Amino acid sequence: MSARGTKLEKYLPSSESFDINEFPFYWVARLNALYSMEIEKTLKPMKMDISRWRVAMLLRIHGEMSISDIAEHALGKLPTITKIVYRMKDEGLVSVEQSEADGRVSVVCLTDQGIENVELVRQRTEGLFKRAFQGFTEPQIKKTTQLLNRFFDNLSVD
Amino acid sequence: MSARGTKLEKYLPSSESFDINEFPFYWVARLNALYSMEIEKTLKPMKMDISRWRVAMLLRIHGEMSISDIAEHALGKLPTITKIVYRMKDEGLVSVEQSEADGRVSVVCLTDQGIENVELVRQRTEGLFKRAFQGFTEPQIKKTTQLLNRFFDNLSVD
DNA sequence: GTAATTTGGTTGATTATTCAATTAAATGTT
DNA sequence: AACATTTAATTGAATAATCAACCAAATTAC
Repeated sequence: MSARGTKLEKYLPSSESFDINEFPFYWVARLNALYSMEIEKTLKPMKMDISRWRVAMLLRIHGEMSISDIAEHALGKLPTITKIVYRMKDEGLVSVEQSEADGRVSVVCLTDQGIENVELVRQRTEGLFKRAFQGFTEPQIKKTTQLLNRFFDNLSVD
Repeated sequence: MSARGTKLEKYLPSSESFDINEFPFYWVARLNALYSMEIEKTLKPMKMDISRWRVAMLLRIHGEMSISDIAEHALGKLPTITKIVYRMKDEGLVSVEQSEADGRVSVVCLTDQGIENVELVRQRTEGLFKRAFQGFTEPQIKKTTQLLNRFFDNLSVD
């Protein structure tokens, strides 16, 4: 086995020397879970959850999106996103309309109430984010997203 | 506002200069989702899913655990973990017994079949992990877990 | 121009997660 | 020792996510 292979062996769950505490994906999962739980604490009093919030944030940034655009960015299954969107529609947070250009696509857009809602969540979560970034320098944060991106790209190649 | 505050502003969703593509938690969520989807592809043919697998991996490492031990490590809600464990028990993957030392706790343990199953999954996911770590050096992986750990700690302080 | 295929989305049935309430054992208090 | 509190786990009801099957519009092939 190559020198590189030997060194990296402990990161393979099938290896004898595997150590879960050194395993990046264990921490990705844990961090994501903790982050989600903290966000939900903030969202709960306003009858929101993290699924809705992710959709709302994407719409705030991109203006209007099709259901599959949202599914792609939020990495969710199509039926899941469809149902979240229609839940949000029932709650008055988004509008859903058939596209003029392509009769198959549903164009989703935040309503005024939806925009208002996003701003409110943003304000209320600010403290949480400041806490999360405590002690980090700008290059360190950049480095983090860069490393995560590389893992993401590696897993993206089919 | 402080010099640090100004530099880090673009990482706050409430800020004008916020850029979601630079936002670490967006990538944590995306990477976790992509990773989960890829793992599930492998697990599906053997009637497993990522929840069961996480529990199985933890048990493989720790030997035996209480339900709340599992909940803590997997960062899941107690009722959720309880139900996953009993699902796995019905499938013959784990045993559940009342603790001798403390009558409240349920001690969960992999069965022989459960152990066999974990080994099989480990083999089948090996390629996926090799792909994920493609192009990474050992220090880079270490750096990744270290950075994720710091975010985790920041969010852990209640 | 018609048939076949692909793409985008929706729906119903199934499965999983979460909340709220409950039980039971252990610990603490007086 | 009796009572209150905390901890560990479980259950039923409600909510959400996923799979499979489906429909309809658009694109491609012939």
